[in-house]
This record gives sequence, structure tokens and C-alpha cells, in this order.
Amino acid sequence: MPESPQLLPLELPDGSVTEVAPGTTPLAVAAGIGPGLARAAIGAELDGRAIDLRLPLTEGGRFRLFTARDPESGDFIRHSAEHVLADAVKRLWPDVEIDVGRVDHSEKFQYDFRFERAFTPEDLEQIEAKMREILAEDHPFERQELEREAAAELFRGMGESLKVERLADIPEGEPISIFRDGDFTDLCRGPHVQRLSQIGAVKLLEASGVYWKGDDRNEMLQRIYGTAFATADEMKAYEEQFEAARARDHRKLGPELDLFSFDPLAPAMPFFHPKGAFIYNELVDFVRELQNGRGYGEVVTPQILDIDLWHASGHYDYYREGMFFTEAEDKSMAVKPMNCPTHCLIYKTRLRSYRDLPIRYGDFGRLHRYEKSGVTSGLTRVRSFAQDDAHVFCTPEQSEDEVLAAVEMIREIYDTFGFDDQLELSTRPEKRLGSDELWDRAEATLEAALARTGLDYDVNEGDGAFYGPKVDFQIRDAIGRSWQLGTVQLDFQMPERFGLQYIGADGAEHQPVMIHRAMLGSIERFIGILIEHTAGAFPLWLAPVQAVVLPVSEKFGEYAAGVRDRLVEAGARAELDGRNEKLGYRIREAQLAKVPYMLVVGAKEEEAGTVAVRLRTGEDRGPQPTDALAEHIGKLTRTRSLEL
RNA sequence: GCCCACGUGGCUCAGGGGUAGAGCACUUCCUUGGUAAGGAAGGGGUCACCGGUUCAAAUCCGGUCGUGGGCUCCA
Repeated sequence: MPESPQLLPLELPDGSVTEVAPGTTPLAVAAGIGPGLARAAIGAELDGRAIDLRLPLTEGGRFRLFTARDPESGDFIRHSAEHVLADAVKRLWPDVEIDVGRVDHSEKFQYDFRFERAFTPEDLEQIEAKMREILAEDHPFERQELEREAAAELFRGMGESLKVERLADIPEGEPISIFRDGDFTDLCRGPHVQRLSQIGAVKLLEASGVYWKGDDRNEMLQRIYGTAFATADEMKAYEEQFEAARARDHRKLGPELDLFSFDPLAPAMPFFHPKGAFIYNELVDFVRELQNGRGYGEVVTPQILDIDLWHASGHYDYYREGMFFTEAEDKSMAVKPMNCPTHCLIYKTRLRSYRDLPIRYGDFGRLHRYEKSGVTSGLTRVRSFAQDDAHVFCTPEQSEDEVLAAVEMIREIYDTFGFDDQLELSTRPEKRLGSDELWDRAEATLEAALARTGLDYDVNEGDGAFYGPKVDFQIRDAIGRSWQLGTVQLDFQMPERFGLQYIGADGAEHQPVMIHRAMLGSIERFIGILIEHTAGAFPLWLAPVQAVVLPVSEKFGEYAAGVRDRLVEAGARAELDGRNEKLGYRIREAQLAKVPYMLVVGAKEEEAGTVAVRLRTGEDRGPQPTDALAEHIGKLTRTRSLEL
């Protein structure tokens, strides 16, 4: 393609290429395409990077324009709403100093203020009303670049000392831009919408105290959160989605379904009731079955160990704040927060040959971690939990195969639950132990194993553990949220600290590699995620009660009991609800309990030896022979099917 | 840990300086009813805990505990 050196080629979404002079703004490009587009445009994107409509272009690339119809315009809208929020607060309390705002991934924006007190819910209402007034003024955003000193002077003159300090954090060489809308001016990189009227709906959500720059040694500022959309309909959809998420909150559903509870006498430590414990044990059995067939040996190790062990493992130095301690007979002991050191002790009980390796230990032991009081939450962040934890001790040569095998097993597990997963490779962090050669080798091992899976993966530079790189698994649940579950980590430090050895083919001592592996992660947390993923309607194989038999009236109680017994004999988890209530009432209760099968029996069924099958989905399967149903349930349960 | 909000029977919530209310759930009785709530009666709470103010505190004040939202970076 012939290319004039002065012109920038822009590849438009339809594949055509237009060339513009350097310094042309996206807005001018839009105007060149059509005046309607220029009016409707909210923002632009160059090579996947969001850019402001007023930012002069300095290079070409793949170019797109966004209007209110594009979901990408949301960030432009929310980023602009930040300014409106700050403007509103300044109009109401002129002495407030503004810090910075930002948007996050969950359709929210925020702004931090230096204010002498916390914002109250009444303040938020007042601010929101003021924001609506400002939006109605429909000012355009104007972008301006300033020299560093001029910007500093501007904000000093405005009494915005926090801004002046923020200014100093901007690296040399980066352009310093300000945006104005009406009388409000803010230091900002953008990008913003063209005009305030493009922000169709705003809502303030909550306020919270935050440390300046997130550091608890700094002063506390007051943050306000809000959300904004192009249209009121989108705002409504957001609110509905929020409500939907609340309705499947495991902290609400869990106690409601009688799965677990908490007690203030053991904060953040769940009590699993029989139904919850059933699911718990079923998950453990599933993992046990999978890994025992792949050369793992399950071990059981102590809960409380001498503090010396934790000094040796490094946990005392690195992880002390996260541990529980106790003592007995003048000995300091610690409750284990992780299993790995105990597995090292087992490894060391005898001399290992390279012929013994790999050695794979699985452990479902209970772990305790002292999570700070403000960070615990339901089952997803607890102080007492178990993991489907395993450690593989192997030779460096075996490590790639072992990583590959672990990754494949993890994917098999997620398939069973219908989770889509995404792999992430996390590489050496700044703060780390071990030589660069060791890290080179470890990262190469993980990369090689991932390459052999043929799967796509993201790389998180610098996100590895201090003792080694890792592969993490992110899954996406039914309402689109992602969770990190499984992990495969390489560790050269623990073998070193515990002096682990094996005798190689050469008769000399060598150090084994240790692989940490979890698939579901914490069982507790996984149950929480599963409750929210399924909204409490567990797959049949995990449903604590699979079927409830409902006699139409007490006359058919005996037949119903017989049906229940036949199902139970066939291995199904069936119950009888012969209470003195109307059928509709008992159906409703079974439905709310998310029981997969509701089996209605009356005269017709008794005569034919059948049950009338109703599913929790509302589907009516009609009459079916009891034996056939028992077999059906048994088969789906054995195969851990997601079908009903 | 820090900021803010909240804590009334099993659940959802009303009340609010003068020694507690509703609906659902629970128990009993009536009803024997064919696919999401039949009717009646009854039992159940030291209003999270500790302390203070007051003639009087569930209510006001302080503290404690617990729960919820938030607290790296992205000016």
C-alpha cells in the first residue's frame, strides 16, 4: 500500500483505510465520515486503546468510533461522570479538596475527596441531585495540554494541593492534560464524552473511607462510588443484574437451603449442616477418585505443629500475621495454614531413589488462616477451610510431564461442572527467592507444558509466588463473573529449606522439584461459587435430596413410602413428604428447596406402578415406571451428568 | 486492621424514652385436597452483649462482638 510519510493510515472497522494528517482529532475523522456520526460519537479506539475524541492523532492503526450503542462507550461515560461528581461536591462544599477519580471493571466509577467528615447517605442524595443539574447544563468537555509548571500553578491557585502532589507523580515526558466542562477543571488523561448530555443516567452507590494512594500510613480520604450509563434502560438493566446477583448470593441461599451457618463464637469459620456436608464430601470424593487413579496417595497430617517447623518452612517469617498460634507444655505450636511442610516431613521419612519419583501426596486437611476481620466474607474468604491440595515431588526432568498431567486433570474437573476456563501463566515477581537461572528453567517448564496442551493462556508478568512461577485457572460462572480456582505452582524453595534429596541414577544426591497443585481450590469457597453459579439448583449428583415423593392425599401414603423405599434401595437420595398439606403447598416447598425431581403419586400411579415426574425446571415428564426412574437417576448420578 | 452502615422471635421487617408488633415458619385441630401458599387456634423475643444517662432505656450516649459495603495500581 503506497503510504505518504506525512499521513497516518487509519483502518476502519469495514476494512477500508483512510489517511489523515498528524494532529487530526478522532472527532474530525468522525466529521469526515458524516455529521450524524460526529454528533453521536462518544469516544474512539486506536489499536484497541480507548482514546479521547479531542486527542490529536500521532500514529495510525486500527480505528473505531463509539456511540451510545457500543458497550465500549460505557467507560467514557463513567469516566466523565467522575468529573460531574467532583464538580457537584465542589459546588456543595467549596472547601473540599479533590483527589482523583477512576473507573473500574464492574461498571462503577469513584472519586476521592479530602473532607472533614464521612459522606452520609443524605449527602449522596443531595450530590446526585446536583449532578443531574450539572448534566442538564450540557457543557462540552474541552481538552488542553499544559506544561508541568503551568499545571502546578493552576491547581495551586485553585487550592487543590492533592492535585499538585498527584501531578508530581506523572512521569517526565508524558503529556499533562486537563479537561474542562463548564467551570470545572480537572487534571485528567481522559478520555471523555463530547458533551454532558451523553451521560444519560447516573446513580451514586455508596461512600467509604480510603487511605490516600491506598497506603494505610497516609491520611484517610472519603470516596464516593457511582455508576453511569448512556440510557436509563441500561441503568435499569444494571440494577436488575445487581438484584439477580443478590438473589443467588451464597450467604443468603446457603442458610436458606440449610447447607451451612456461621456463629459469632467462630467468626469466618463455617459450620456445614448435613446437606452442606454432603456436598462437601461428594466434592472431596470426586477429587479423590480422580487423583487416586492417577498415582496420587492421600495422606493425613497433623493440625498443630511445633513452631520450629514453621521457622524451617519460612512461613513464620513470611506468613506469621496469617497464622493461629497455641501452646502446650511450654512449647509454641502453630495451627497449619498450608499442608506443604507436613508433606515434606513425610517425604523425608526415608531415603528416596529417582526410581520412587514422582511421589504425589493428596491432602484434604483442614487449614486455618488468620484473615483480618474486615476481609472475611461468606464461604469465599474464611479462616477455616480445606483445599483439594496435592504436592508432587519429582525430578526436574519429570516436572514438565507432571505439570501437563495436573493441567489436564484440572480441566476434566471443570468440564464436569460446565465451567469455561481460562489459563494464566504468572512469572517471576520483583520480590523472589532463587537465582535467575532457576526462574528461567521453571518458567520454561511451565511454558513447555502449556504449549503441549495447545490451549491459549494469558501471561501475568511478575504475578508469580515468591518461590516459583505458576499456572492459574480462571473460570466464568453463570452470570459472567470470573473466579480463580485451580493452580499449579513450581517450587524449588521448599525442597531447599527442608533439605529434600533423592538418589539419582548416578548414585549422587539431587534435589527434587516440588509442584503445588489445587483444582477446586478451597472446598468451602468452591461450594460458595457453585451455589451462586447454580443459584442453589445443584447438578443431580450433588443434590443432597434428589427426589421427593408427594402422595396426592394421605390415602396414598403407603404406596408413596414404597416408591421412596425403592428409590433409596436403588441408591437414589429420595424423601417422602406426606404431610397434611395440599399438593400445591408441598410442590412449592420442594421447588424452593430446588429438589430436582418431584414425584406425585395418586390413584392412577398406584394402579400402574408409576410416578408422575415433575422437574424443578417446571417440566412435566408425565408418568414413568418407578424402576425406570430409579435407574435414570442412578445413571446420571454415577456419570456426574449435568442433565436431569 | 481501617472508614461507613446495620444488629428487634427461625426468616423478612415495622415500631421507637413509659416494661414488645406483623407476615412467613413452627405446634395442634379441622380439611383428604392432582402440580408454586386451604382454614382455625396456639406457643415462641432479658429488642446482639457490657456499661452510662434517666423516676423509667429495645429506644439516648460510650464501649465490645458480629454482619454488610469499601480500602494495590490505573493522574
